[in-house]
Amino acid sequence: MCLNVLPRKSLEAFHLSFNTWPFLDQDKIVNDTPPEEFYRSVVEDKGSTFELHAPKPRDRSQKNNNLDFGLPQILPTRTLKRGDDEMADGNGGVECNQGVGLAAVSSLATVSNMGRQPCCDKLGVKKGPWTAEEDKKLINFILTNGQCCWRAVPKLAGLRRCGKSCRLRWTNYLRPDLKRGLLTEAEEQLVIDLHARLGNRWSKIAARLPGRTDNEIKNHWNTHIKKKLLKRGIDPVTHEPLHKEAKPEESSSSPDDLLPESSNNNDIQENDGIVINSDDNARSPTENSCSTENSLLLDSICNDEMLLNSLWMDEPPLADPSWNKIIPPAAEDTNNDMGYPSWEDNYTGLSDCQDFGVHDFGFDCFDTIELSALDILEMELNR
DNA sequence: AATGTCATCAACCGCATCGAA
DNA sequence: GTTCGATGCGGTTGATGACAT
Repeated sequence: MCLNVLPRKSLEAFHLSFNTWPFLDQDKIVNDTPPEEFYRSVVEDKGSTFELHAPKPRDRSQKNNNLDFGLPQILPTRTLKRGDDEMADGNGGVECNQGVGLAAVSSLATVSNMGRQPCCDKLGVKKGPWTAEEDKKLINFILTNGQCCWRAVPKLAGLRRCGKSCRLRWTNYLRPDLKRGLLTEAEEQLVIDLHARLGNRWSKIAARLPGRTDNEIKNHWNTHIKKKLLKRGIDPVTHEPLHKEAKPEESSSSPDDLLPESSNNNDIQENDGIVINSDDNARSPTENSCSTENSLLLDSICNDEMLLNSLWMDEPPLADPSWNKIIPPAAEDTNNDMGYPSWEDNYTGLSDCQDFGVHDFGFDCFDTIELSALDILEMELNR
């Protein structure tokens, strides 16, 4: 592995985000080590492979434990259980080409040559949980070569996986900018509010929660938030009270009303109020006080018509000088106290040099202003 | 201790979308 | 304008651990 393959910015990103990878030896975190040296110590000295260490198994008894360990609390126990290193060559997965069905499909496709080709050659393609060894290979490959076309990744990285599976594994688990652990209460509330506006557009929602994936949010919604809302007497689909007659003061608003087609800023504010208030009505005083700040922060973004439109559409908002009031310089990034560039900066460097797909990092619809706004939002929520 | 049930979440599947030819 | 491959997205599945009986 050649160090100069990587631009300095990506080295810095690697250095900064190192502790988000669950399976690397935490003893190697040396904040004072320059990125190049650090990278060498972790990657190069291991003969172009990462030194992987199995994490502690996830402790399900600590369901609401959101302590920030640096180490994740949610670990893929099936993939990275202690001892998985020994079964490094894929004993843990299910072979896709087992059984008659797929073989038949595959041969059919070969013979008839009709219809779309499968996204990958099904023969010999492995399915099921990823092993530590596979993770190693994928990380190594992407850090060395960046993200080229996913279809080519498995072949080039020496993986018996389809490209789709590689992309998912990277974006949902291995990506270095991912946060670990359960969603905080603040994040949860943000998800609820965003869901009220965007519906099941998980990728859009995830884009507003840096470090969280759509899959993670979707799962959290289905397993936790839905139940919480139902307990509060709120329909998780419409975000309205389940028994409207019980809350006559609530004005009705369909989810469609929340669309930003309305160019009236006041309409949007009203809708925001409805969503948040209906939620708050069923919430305990403690929760209310906790969420008030969130709501204000969310409103400060969502009441801005341009920004809200950009939430709904895929277009980034145009720069508006008035936003400067709520958007201090990005240098205040809390993760940035070492003076390194933000991940976004790093990412820009990566994409410049290595043909990374922006979308795969979840920043596709971000521009600098939005990112700054989100940094602030996140800082406030974490406070 | 053994068995059944539930909760969780990583991974898969299939459709949608986009862009290049 | 059409076709086709690559990728993204959202719904669903299934393996696993925790908990209940």
